[in-house]
Amino acid sequence: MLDMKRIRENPDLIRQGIANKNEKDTVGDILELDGKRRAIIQEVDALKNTRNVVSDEIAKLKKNKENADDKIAEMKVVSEKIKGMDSDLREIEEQMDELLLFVPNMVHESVPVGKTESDNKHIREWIPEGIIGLNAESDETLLDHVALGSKLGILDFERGAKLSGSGFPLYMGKGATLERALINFMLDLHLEKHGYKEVFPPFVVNTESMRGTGQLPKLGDDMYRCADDDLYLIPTAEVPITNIYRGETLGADELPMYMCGYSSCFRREAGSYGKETKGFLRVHEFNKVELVKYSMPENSYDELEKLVGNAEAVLQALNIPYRLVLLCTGDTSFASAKTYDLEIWAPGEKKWLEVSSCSNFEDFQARRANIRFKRDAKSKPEFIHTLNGSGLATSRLMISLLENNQTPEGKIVVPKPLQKYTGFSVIE
RNA sequence: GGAGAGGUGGGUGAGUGGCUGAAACCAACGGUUUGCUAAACCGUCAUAGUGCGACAAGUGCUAUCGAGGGUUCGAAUCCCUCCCUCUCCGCCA
Repeated sequence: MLDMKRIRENPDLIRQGIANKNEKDTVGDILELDGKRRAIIQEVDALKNTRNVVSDEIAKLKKNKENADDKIAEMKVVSEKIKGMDSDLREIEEQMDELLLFVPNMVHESVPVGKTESDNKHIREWIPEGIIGLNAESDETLLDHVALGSKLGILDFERGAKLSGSGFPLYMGKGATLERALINFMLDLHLEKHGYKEVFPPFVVNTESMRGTGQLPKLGDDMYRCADDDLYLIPTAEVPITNIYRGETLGADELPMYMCGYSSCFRREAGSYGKETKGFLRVHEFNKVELVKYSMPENSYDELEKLVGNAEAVLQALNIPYRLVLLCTGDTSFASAKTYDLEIWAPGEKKWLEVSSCSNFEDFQARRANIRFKRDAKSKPEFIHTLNGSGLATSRLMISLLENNQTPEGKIVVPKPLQKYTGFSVIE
């Protein structure tokens, strides 16, 4: 949600920002409603003032046992008028909110302008030595994760589909253990090395929470909804974790706040069938360790860089080749002001796969969710900046992990840091 | 699922139709006092919208006592609907 004042004062900048994100421009309509709204407010406030003043006079007259019938009759009319105008006002405000909720966040000046992912900016890559499959373009003996998973009996996509439908992975045996190990490894890394506080959130949230982080109203179709209870399955732990302090005012000493939590993530992604549906590439349910930060406004971009570094640390520890990409305006999500994607190399797919998306939302989510802080006891509350990033999503990570760590015989070597979590070093 | 209780400012908690945006206390902040601390005393102490003003300082008005509607000249206070929290019972991991 953008500040109305900001739209009123810089309409052209906002228009440009909307265009850069390929979103619908409603600035004209918003400004018109804003004008109407303010005109009504001025008029109705004056009437309310009259009503309040005269009502006081009536009270005094009655106290002195004098007649107040004239004034009462007069105010009866005024009250009716107020009632009508208040209802007009409410209608206009609803229309405005409807439009404002669909205005995307403005991007940071460092974000490259562009339409599609081809305009994204490559920042850096990290490719460890001695990784097999890095030249996989020429290596036809490499197996992809689906083949590996089924050969080793650790992934069973067919039976997962039997249970729930396609896109609901089933891990078996050492595959299940490896998944659990990954989650624990990542959590421990962020808690012990990066200073995050652990959170274990609910996986189902209400509409207020979804609105707070910006999933609603725009992305409702992409989520699983429990209609009877008006609850949603979370698409990411970002939603519950960012909303923890919704509607609250924090002290400056509580910032920055680093929170880290595991959750299952549920995505309907209506309409995406047929694209990259193989194995783990695109699934309806996956596991993710999420990093969330609350920051002071002036520090949020430093915090973003650190956040990206925290996500990279996972990949480096696991020896997985990756590259870091800065998304262009057109590829940056609705609520984000700046987003980096981490993409890991999957030799079996011969593709770079997005495994983490790290964003600074500035005050966009904080405004929707009303999360503020006070610099000190006397100062006015300000909106915090919120950030989040995957740290990381295991399904995509698992693809790369399996494919990069396969031996010529088709075994999987478990990366060293995971072994204390798995209890085994090879899957065969 | 059944029965009951309750939702007031940062907290506790008064307040059943008219100077109540809201007592009191606590916390917080500023100050006086003090060798330091404590205590005591004085003061300040909500948020949002909107107007005037320089998108300042400041100042006026309006709204807000869970949410929405209703009654009334006037509602924290009366009526209706909804939401939430708590307690007890049942069921259940």
